[in-house]
Order: sequence, then structure tokens, then C-alpha cells
Amino acid sequence: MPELPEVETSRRGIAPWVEGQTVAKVIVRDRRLRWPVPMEIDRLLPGQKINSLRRRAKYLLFETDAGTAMLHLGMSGSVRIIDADEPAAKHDHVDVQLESGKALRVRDPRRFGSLLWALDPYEHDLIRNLGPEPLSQEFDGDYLWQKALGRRVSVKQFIMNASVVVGVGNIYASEVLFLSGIHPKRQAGRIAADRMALLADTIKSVLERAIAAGGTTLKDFYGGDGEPGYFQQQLEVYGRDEELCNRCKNEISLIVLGQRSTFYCKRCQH
DNA sequence: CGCTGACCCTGACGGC
DNA sequence: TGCCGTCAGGGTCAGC
Repeated sequence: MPELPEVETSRRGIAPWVEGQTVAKVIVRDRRLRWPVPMEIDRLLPGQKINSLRRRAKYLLFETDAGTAMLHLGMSGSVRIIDADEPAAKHDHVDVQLESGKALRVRDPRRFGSLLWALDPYEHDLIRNLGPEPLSQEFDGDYLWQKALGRRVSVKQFIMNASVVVGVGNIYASEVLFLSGIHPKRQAGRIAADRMALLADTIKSVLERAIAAGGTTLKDFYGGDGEPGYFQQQLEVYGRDEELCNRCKNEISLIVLGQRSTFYCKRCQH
């Protein structure tokens, strides 16, 4: 469910409710996420003030003087702000209660997400070796082109590789390649510099556009379940196999690359 | 080092 | 109504 735009939208939505707040109590109902929720979360977080809520890749970082809680939403995770006494439903695995009387509730049916603890999250094994943020200055066509030198993997798998660039999930990978006119199976190392520049620019603009859209439709962080659907009307190819390409009216194709569904237009992408 | 495929888990959905 | 197979937007890891 959460791609980078949704994680960023979640961050912006909950930040005003948690930043500067002190944690009153932590309730872990189910420790079995991608990795077991470490005891530090229960032991060290209470009493700490959340200095800031940042995002690195798809991790939400709750920074305190004692350390940082790292939350990843995986495939099916979501977070929202609730009244602390609201009854928990199935899959509501963790509550972080705040002194304001509100609580941050983490829900994750498939439990592919994670909640970890680090003294310095930027040195954590899962974050240390990540590629640049797509919306940062250091990510551009030159970087992508350099990074792709000699790489034979498909460009779609290449841009979805978090050590290349973070935050390009399966939906936006297909979208971005369509908008760039690049065939998803094309080998990464066989793309000319000018086309890589277009690809990098398209990644930035699509993610920015999706964040902007998310900001208007994921507004309800108390009651709602955060179901997306907002970008759906703007999708050009994702989930549209056998429908017609908006640009050339040819049928959109579906293939599998790296075990992930991949949508593209045979006529528009080369 | 680069790359591939198995795997983690629950729920939704379509076909019968 | 229920059962079964398939699929899902995340990522790590072992092994070649």
C-alpha cells in the first residue's frame, strides 16, 4: 500500500501531533513484524520527547534524546492518530500513547513492516547503504547514468533497487517508465545519458505530484483508514493491462519482471 | 560485485 | 455459502 508519497503524506499528517510530544506509554500487542519489535521500544520510549519526525526512504524516524524509533509500513501498514482510549481492532499491533491523550496507532495486517530502535538510524544496517532520496539534488540524470554503467538488469528493476535510489515502488516504476517512453525491460546500462536525465526528472515530478495529491485526500488521520485511491485516476498504465493507452490507443501490456507485475505500452516505450 | 528467486504474512477476489 | 487458487503497492537474504 504505501509508496513513498504515502509515507511522506503520513509523515506530514501525523508530525503536528507527535513532534514536541512526550510519550506516555507504549503498548505492543504483537511483536511479530518483519523483525520482532525490540524491547527498547517499550522500555526506552516512554518518558521521551519526540524531537522530530523525519523520513528516510520509506522509514519514518521518531527521534528522541534516547534514540530513534524506525517505522516501516511494509506492504500493508498504516499509521494514524487516535484518541488513546479507542479500542484496538485486529492487526492494530502497536500504540504509542502521548501525554496529550492522543496515540499513534500502527496497523499492519500482513506484518511485512517493522518497528526498530537505533541510537543513530543513519548508521543502521537497513539505512546506511541506501541510495539517495529521489527528490534530493544529488539524484539526477548524471548520477543515474553513472550508476547504470555496465549494469545488465532491466531498467525497471534498476530504479526499484533501493541502493540505486529509494522510494520508487512498483506502481510508480511502471508509471515513470511510460512517461519517459522507456521500455521496462531495457538494460539499465544501455540507456543514453539524455534519456536517463528525462527518467530522473520524471521520477521527481511524478513523486512530487503524488505527494501533492496525497496531501489532499489522505487528510483524515484520525478516523479514516488511510486508504489511498487518490492517484488512481492519474495512473497511465499501472493496473490497466488490456485497456487502451491514453496516448496511442494501443492495448497496454502486462509482463512480470523480478516477480512484480509490470505494465507498459509496446508502441510508446522503447 | 551483480543478479535471481525464495520467502515473510493476511486478506480480497474470482471461479466453481 | 464455502472452498481453493491467485494475487497484492514492501523488502531481505542465500546462493550462484
